[in-house]
Amino acid sequence: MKSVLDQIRPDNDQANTCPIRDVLDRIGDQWSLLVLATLDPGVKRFSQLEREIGDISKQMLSKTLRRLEQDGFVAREVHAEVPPRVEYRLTALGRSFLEPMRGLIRWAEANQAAIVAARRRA
Amino acid sequence: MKSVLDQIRPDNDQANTCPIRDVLDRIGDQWSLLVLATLDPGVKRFSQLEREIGDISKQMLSKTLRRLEQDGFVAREVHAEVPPRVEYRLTALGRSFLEPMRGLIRWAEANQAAIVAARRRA
DNA sequence: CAGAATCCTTGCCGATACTG
DNA sequence: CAGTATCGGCAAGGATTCTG
Repeated sequence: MKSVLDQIRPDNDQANTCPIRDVLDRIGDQWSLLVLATLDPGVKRFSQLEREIGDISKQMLSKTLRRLEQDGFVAREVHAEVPPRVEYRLTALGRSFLEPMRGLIRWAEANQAAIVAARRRA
Repeated sequence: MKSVLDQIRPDNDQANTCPIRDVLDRIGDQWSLLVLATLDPGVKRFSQLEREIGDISKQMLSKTLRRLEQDGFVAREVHAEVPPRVEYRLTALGRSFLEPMRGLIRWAEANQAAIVAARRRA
């Protein structure tokens, strides 16, 4: 069985970036995962995302969405109307990503108490 | 089935932090996951970690280790010798965390090509 | 060897204002 | 409504130095 390490090291070879670090860099930021999760139930408009997330700025929401779109996690659909309406939805890739995430989420829920306890001990 | 959203929103209630965001904030940084992975095979000394990771600075390795220790992912053992020898190893909590991570790693490996392709299209 | 302390650069990100 | 453009504060993190 391959160790976790082999798959995470940044420079196994020179120019090829590590897939996991690549993915984590997208997901590890402050908002990406939250946006993906907010889109999980279905289609949402820009301002709807803004409202539901609450504490995200327009700029970060915009940037986050564009990067998620670029990476193929989210699809963007512009309706030629006035006022403009833009809808966002998860792609198949985006939905498939949330699958393994649920495992991590379950772990986090199950073990947060242990982490908080450890933190308090220290 | 609970949606992913319910478990990720930062403010379901007032003062309680979201477990997933809490965990991701630890793991999402530049080094934590890499350090955990490097410790996966077994016990390692400080300079050994430094060498194996390669592009981490002393300061960041130290900070990362202390935080991982605080949160109960890593155990630190000091041997009273000259020169000093300090060993780090994963705790049970740390090892258990790597379990769900493997799912994410597998996903990243399986789908990085799709992400790169999407990126190139954009 | 294992780290703590210091300095300094970089870029993330929030707030705000502006546009089609 | 759905963004982009600009400014600025602040914190992450690299390089280096110092110590037990």
